[in-house]
Amino acid sequence: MKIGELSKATGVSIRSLRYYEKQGLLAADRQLNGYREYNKMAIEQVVTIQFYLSLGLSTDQIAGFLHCVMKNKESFCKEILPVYQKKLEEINSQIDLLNAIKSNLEERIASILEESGGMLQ
Amino acid sequence: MKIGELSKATGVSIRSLRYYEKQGLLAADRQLNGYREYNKMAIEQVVTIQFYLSLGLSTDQIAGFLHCVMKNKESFCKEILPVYQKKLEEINSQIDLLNAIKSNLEERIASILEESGGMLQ
DNA sequence: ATAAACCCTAACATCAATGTCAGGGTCAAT
DNA sequence: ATTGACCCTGACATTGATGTTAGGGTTTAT
Repeated sequence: MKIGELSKATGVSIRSLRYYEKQGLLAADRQLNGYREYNKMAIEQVVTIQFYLSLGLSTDQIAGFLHCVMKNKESFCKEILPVYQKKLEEINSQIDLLNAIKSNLEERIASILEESGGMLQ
Repeated sequence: MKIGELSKATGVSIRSLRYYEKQGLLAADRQLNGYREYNKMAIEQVVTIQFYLSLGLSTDQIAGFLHCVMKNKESFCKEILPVYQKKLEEINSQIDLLNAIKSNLEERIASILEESGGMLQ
């Protein structure tokens, strides 16, 4: 499978596939002409990469356990739990911050709507 | 007041003060030698800029209403309400996304802890 | 053999506020 | 007059996944 086919099969841009390779996430054989040649497992692997990226993990973090999770259940890969836990803490911090900002915005919006009363057309 | 004094008075770096000027947020007179000269209102203005930045607004957005809010109550500045409302929508989207990721992470963490059971030391 | 559709590498661009460095004036106190 | 502490502008760096372009080789079908 050439890179264009893998791109179409996964919906991931050629640019991103090459980037994943450089980040050590996705290996490819080379044909004699230099073209990348992917086996059919590559599709599943790219989908997996995209999934972990959608959890907000970095390519660096994913590289730390991808090889393991492609061959085993997650619970078998001891590297993954601390990554998940660290990410969960980050997410919680971010949610807290966003909620604080949200409250602040809501208060200020309410205040504006009250004070301007009927003045707004 | 020179830029170093303003920086110390507000805790904002000199670099940032110059950046705010370039973004049209903070004006300064110039002494004959080219040094920036700030009046005492600048301190309040920088604090105000920092506050709006902490709400996640961009310098561009802040520039759209800062002049007004430095002289009036927020409710007087009609430019500010749509900015707040747009930002609130963004924040809500981000919170929703983070909550979805959080649920996903929590499920996967729970699953790992269950399945590995007593296997982890 | 030529054109369209592929593939390759390398490199710059994105976003946005801030850090940092280079190269060079200015001012104050000794 | 020299030193240290200021100030100036301009420009590159940061972050990280992805877009885009340039310049060039390959393959396939006509």
